[in-house]
Formats: sequence, C-alpha cells, structure tokens
Amino acid sequence: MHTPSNQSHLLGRLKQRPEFLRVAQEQRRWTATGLSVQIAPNARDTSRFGLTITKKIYKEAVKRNRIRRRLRALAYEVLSEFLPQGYDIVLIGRAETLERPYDDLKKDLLWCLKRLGV
RNA sequence: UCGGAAGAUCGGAUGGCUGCGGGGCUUUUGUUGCGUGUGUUUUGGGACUAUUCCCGGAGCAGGCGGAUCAAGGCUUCGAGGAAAGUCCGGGCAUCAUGGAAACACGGCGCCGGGGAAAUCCCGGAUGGAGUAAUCCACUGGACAGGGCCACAGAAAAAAUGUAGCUGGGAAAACAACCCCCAGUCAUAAUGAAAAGGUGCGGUAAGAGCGCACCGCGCGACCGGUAACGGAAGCGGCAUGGUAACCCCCGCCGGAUGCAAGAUCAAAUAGGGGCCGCACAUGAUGCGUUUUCACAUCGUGGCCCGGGUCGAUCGCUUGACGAAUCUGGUAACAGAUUGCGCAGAUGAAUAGCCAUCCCCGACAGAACCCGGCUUACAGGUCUUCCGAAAAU
Repeated sequence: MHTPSNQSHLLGRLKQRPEFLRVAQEQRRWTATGLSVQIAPNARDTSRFGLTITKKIYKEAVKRNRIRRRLRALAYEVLSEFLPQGYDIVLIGRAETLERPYDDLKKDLLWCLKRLGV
C-alpha cells in the first residue's frame, strides 16, 4: 500500500476472514511464552501478516488494543527483516503479551520462526 | 487548626529514535479516462468541367488543459469523563398508515419553572435523618368496585363477645358454684395492627354517657401562582392497612435501527429491445388430411434491465463546546468572538528508550445529540456547617 519506509513496503496486511482461515488450515503453528505464530506460503512475491487477539484473553478493549499495538510494532521491526518473501503469517496474542519485556517478545518471535523452519 | 457537608475541575510531565490514520498545499513520474484543438491515413454523402470546397464517421501520432489514483516533500489535526452499561428521550433513515377518536397493551404520577423531549435538570411543598451545613423518599385515588391481611387470637372490618364484670330469674336455711335471661367490654389473653388516648366525674357494672387536655374530622377566614401552610369555630369520634395485587382517574407512546438507507457497478440466472447471419424441402401451433399464409423455435454482436463481489455516499459543524458580558435564587436564556471541534472499517492516535515526580485509577470513539446508571489512584479550587483557639 503506501508505507513510505524503505523496509516495511515488503509487508502487506491480511484483512479478510477467509485469508486468516487459509493460514490456520495449513497447520503450521508454534507457541512461545509471549505469542503464537501461524504461517503458510502464499504464492506471491510479497509477504503479509495479520494479528489475532481474541476476547477470550482479555475482556477489556484497552488491554487488547495494547497487545495489538505491541505485536504490530514487533511485526514491522522483526518480520520485515527476517521473514522471506512469499509467506502469510498470523501473530496470535496471549495473556503474557501484555506485560512481557519487548526484547523477550522479540526473541520469542525469532524462536518461533526458527522452529517453523523459516 | 481539627472534624464534616456540597459543588467544580484535572486525569503524569519533558525529550530522543522509529512509526500510524484523516485533511490541506506542493513536486515528479507513471496509470486511467475526459475535454480541446493539430497533423496524417481511410471512408460515406453533397456541390463542381476540374484543381478543389462543404458536412459526417473510423484509426494512428504527438500537443495543451484540468481531474482521478499511486509515490515523495511540507504542514496541520488525531479518544473519554465516563468513550463503558445500552436503561430512557430525540434527530436521521426505511417500512406501515386517508383523518380523528375509542378500545387493548405498555409507561409515567406532589407543585412551579427550564428544556426539542424525557422516568432529565432547577427551585419549592410534604414526610423522615442529622447539633448543623445538608442528605434521603416509585409522593394521584382505599366512601367506584373486587381481592388479600400469615401465625396467634373469641374476633382482622358496616365487628365480635372467649375468660370476665353487673342485675334479674331458677334453686336454696343463707351464701357461692352450676343453669336460664338481660346489660356490658373497664379488666385479662393474641397480634405489626383490636375501631380514639390520659385523667376526673358518672354507673348495678360499664360505655364520649358528661367534662378538661391531647389526637382526629369538617372548616369561615388569612398567606401563597400552586403544592401547601396557619386558623376562629363546629362535631363527641365517624371512612384499619395494602394500589410495589387487580383496579379507577389523568397524561404520554406506530415498528425497526447506520449491518438504517442511498448511489455506482465486474459477474451469474432468468427477462426485454435492436441489428446481422443461418437454415427451412425442417419442427411446433389452430379437430383430421392436403395446400397456401402467418407466428415461434437457431446463432453472433450491441443495448436496456437486473443487482452479487467490490466501491462511493450516509460520516461528522451540531438543539455543539469554550471564554466574556447581560437577565435569572437556580436550571437556563440572550449577545459577542482573529477561539475549539477524531472519523477509522482486520479498524489510526503507537513501539522502544532516557530523565523527573506524589510512581500514574477506571478505562478505547464506530451515525449524531440530551440524560440516567455503574467504575475510578491521586491532585487542585470554591462555598458552607460544627468545635477549639485568637482578636
């Protein structure tokens, strides 16, 4: 879309529910303390990411918003650097995402990517 | 100074790096389509002896203009007092509806004022709490009618008469008990409540039977816009509670909610129109047969219509807020202004770091506005009350 940064233009966003379901059906999932990751190849020359934070984790909208913002910042920083082209990835928030130190979250995400063989 | 009451207001600060959503201005290149006019090719019609001229269609090339979209630059704005719960009142939209009324159903219920309206707000009345400031209250009607009032108690509503008290009768030597008749409810027992209370008189015993005080009912008149308050006098006392049970009276109320709804519009199904082509010596249609005529049946293109995916609008400037002044006890109203006001749609307003402090509560807009209710760390300000001290 129109992201001016020199790195994040590689990253699109998943927006439609069917796109999320397709990634989930691929069954490639790994969970760390701070977050869960689902991934699927998308047959494109760019990668895209989506975020899922359910009401099950926190009832209050404020806490869910904060989790979403931390994950989004994480995605722009880490995925644009380490995620190869041609993948759709979904980051799923957990209860610990809210308070976990940012550096640990970063390690969690990298570890998940490694275990998923990317 | 201590304790208390009411109201208003704020809701971490500063800086750095990296970012997000909306608007505006601007630059460049590209994309798409539009307008304009130029050159050129080709073609139809007309005028003319002819060169040629006039009118129209199609293709190609590049020019200019102002847009759309994308990217870059600059600039500006970017969550709350409750954004929450979705409980009321409206705006707006669609649907239904000839008008009006009545019935049904639901809601509301002291008086006056405010407000678009409300079950909201302000002021007052009444009752209650507090030394006070102040706070609390679903506050019409129980002689329109019905229902209910547990347990206990004789009796729970136009009272009754269990124990008891008194008189008379009967019986008897006399008295008492038992029995019969009459009067009565002071006394006793039950209960949340027993049909005025206390005292004196009175009586066979008693009773508002009489009187005084208190209470209650009616109430001339006075004050107040009103709710209501005060009250001379009159009445011997009469209409127990519950309407948050039905009900009666008065007032109010269509339904559904922005996923409302409107516009544009790939695609698909079925439908309609026009044009071209094809067949046909065919099939079907009007009782049968033959002949003739007519209509339909095929296929291609374009258009209309349809409305899915999608896109745009609705979508944020309005019964708005703020400041100042004026009127009003106040709610609020009026005037003025180099004043302020998000608009997303997998959904922006952030991530990380540093410093400081009192170490940060409840909590995230989703069509808009007015209320209500609920949650909330801590800070600031104003007014008032009580006590102590000082003057």
